[in-house]
Amino acid sequence: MSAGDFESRWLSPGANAVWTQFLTVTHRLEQQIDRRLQDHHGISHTQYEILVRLADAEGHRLRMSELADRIVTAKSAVTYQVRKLADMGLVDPHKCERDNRATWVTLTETGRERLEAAAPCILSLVRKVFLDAIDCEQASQLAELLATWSGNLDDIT
Amino acid sequence: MSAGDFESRWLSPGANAVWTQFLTVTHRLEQQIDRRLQDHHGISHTQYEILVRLADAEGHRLRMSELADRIVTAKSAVTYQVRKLADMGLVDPHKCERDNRATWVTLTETGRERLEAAAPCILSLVRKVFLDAIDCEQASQLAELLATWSGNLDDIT
DNA sequence: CATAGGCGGTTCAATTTCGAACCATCTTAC
DNA sequence: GTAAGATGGTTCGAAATTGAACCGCCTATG
Repeated sequence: MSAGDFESRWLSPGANAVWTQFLTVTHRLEQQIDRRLQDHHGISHTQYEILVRLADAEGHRLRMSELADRIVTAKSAVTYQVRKLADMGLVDPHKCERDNRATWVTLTETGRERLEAAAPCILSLVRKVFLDAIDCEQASQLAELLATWSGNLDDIT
Repeated sequence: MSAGDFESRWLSPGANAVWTQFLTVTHRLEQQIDRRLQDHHGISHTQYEILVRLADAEGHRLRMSELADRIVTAKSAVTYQVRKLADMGLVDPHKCERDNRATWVTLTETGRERLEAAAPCILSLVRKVFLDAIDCEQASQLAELLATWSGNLDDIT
């Protein structure tokens, strides 16, 4: 690494610091969420996210592919986790009548209760660490930033 | 969920959107990085991060625990990955003389070359998606935000 | 209709990760 | 000096994730 190629080959010290800390913070955040859920509620963050997405969805149900898209994981991982959640009775997978290939996953009453039990634990963490750090102005800036990042990711693929 | 407890039990729609998109964007970013490294350079993101941290460190070496702290994973995962990297010849683990329990991990010349080969691929992605989206002003704001989040995470633990 | 290709999901093997238990060494306090 | 506890790493088994191969259904095109 020679002196002048900060711009081309490597990141500037400042940019590098931001990027590194971004990675660190996101990992630590995930770690904390996972540990809290695992310790106090017996579900993983992935499982929790599935419950959340279902609760937010129209009719509290989603198809497998849609679920995979929303939580950003491989379809096979969704198959695996939905089976586990179904075994726990938190979720009810059933065939779609319109399309015999597809399966709907519906949040059960038990699932909703379990989610409501777990949510405060996570939301208080999210608030304390993530949200309380930003005022309304910053929040909208962050939202804009996230939208840009998301758009850039779309373009790249 | 009754009408008035947006503040207590659930997040406000805006806050929820920001948080959800934060999760989505970080996952997609990780996914892209991983796929690029895997496809074009035959290493995982974790392995890449290990190489980066070693390259940044004094004397291009770190101890196992320090490595685990910096990349934010379990120590056993570091043991596993360092062994793999050592098998590839990218890294050289050796006993510490001062403390017989400890092991230093040093970046080898081959490791440095491999890192330099892989870095542009990742850095251009990071720039295109993440860094080019923010100007200097926003960058320092983001840095500040990340520092706050990081501090909040410290407090919680 | 037929059939070719696309789509929704699952299965499977391989890889990675985690946490708990463990070993060895170092350090502190007596 | 030596016992007690802390610290640095590894091992082990369980769980999660991935991508590729696959199966069956759906749908367009002729």
